[in-house]
Amino acid sequence: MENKKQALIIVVGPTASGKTDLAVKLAKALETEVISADSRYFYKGLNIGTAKPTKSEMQGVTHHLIDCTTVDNPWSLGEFRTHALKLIKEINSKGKIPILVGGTGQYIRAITKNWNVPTIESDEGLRITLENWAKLIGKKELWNKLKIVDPEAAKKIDFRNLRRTVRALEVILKTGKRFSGLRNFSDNPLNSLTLGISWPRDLLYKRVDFRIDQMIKQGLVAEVNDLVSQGRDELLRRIGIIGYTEIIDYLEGKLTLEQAVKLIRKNTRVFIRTQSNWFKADDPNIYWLDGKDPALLVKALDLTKNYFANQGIILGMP
RNA sequence: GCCGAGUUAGCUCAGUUGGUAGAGCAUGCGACUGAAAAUCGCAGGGUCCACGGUCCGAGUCCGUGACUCGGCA
Repeated sequence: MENKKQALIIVVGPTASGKTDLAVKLAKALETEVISADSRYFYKGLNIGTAKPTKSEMQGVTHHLIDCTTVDNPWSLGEFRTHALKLIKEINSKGKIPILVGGTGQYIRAITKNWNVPTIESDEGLRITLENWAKLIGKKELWNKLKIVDPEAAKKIDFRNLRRTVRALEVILKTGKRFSGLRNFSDNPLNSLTLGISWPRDLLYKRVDFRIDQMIKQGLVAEVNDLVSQGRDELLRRIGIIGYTEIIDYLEGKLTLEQAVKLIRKNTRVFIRTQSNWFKADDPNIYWLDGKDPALLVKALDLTKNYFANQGIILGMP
């Protein structure tokens, strides 16, 4: 690696767009490794419902940051960032450019915008206390408390967004420092190429509906049942994972299976829309590729080789 | 054929004693310095089945027709 900057290939796109497949094929062609930027692939035991790539789908390509923890010990963005940066460095030092692939926009941005993340562990007890306090005095009042101790942070947080108010207060109470003071970011410190996979919405929705039916056939209910019987249902609910909370409701008799599946479809569609806020069609830093294009892989490979060749970096075998 | 109920947004439906229409879902857009598959905000969209009548004014009242769903033959 001649270039002193760390180099990285990034693959983004909404759920069910074919990121995993493209990343594996790119990795094989370029003889490199994959780093997952998917916040739900971290957890052991969440396989079917998260559409985690299987061993055979990985086709022998080394994948990092998959099954690296359990729901009892949720990873934060900070932990992801620390590990991802370390892996990028390691793989670069082997003369390879890793492929960062995932649908968690915030995580991708934390890498490309070099967010500096304070490593403050979450405190579930404190969070619950703050949430209960908000129930008593109201979201707005809790936000007003934040405004007193950290007006800068309050200014950037919608008072209706309780979750962010709670997080800001949590950080302040745990560190004694202002939340707003712990924030900083910089320009992209990496030499990175971002590939995006795009689909017309209606087609993507059809792919998602099909995939959800497949998940049910592959035994999503049994997978969730296992987690529930291990007493993990409350943890799963607090993390909030599409496909799991709905099936828990089914197992608890709050929904029929049909209602649960319908709700999974709905929630996945909403997810696709909010996901698109992180990967926009007019983002000049993303090279968008048509997901339906049979030549997707060839085009992605050409783009990648050309991009790095312009900087004197030759990828793959001649 | 007769009797009843209905026809309003893409879907399911509200709509007061007549004053040119609302909700939920869906759809689209957006925020987000870190719990993010989370949390939250905004918007577009209607020949009110058709035609005629009454009225200053009809989604609303009257008539005729079309279609849908029940019940009876």
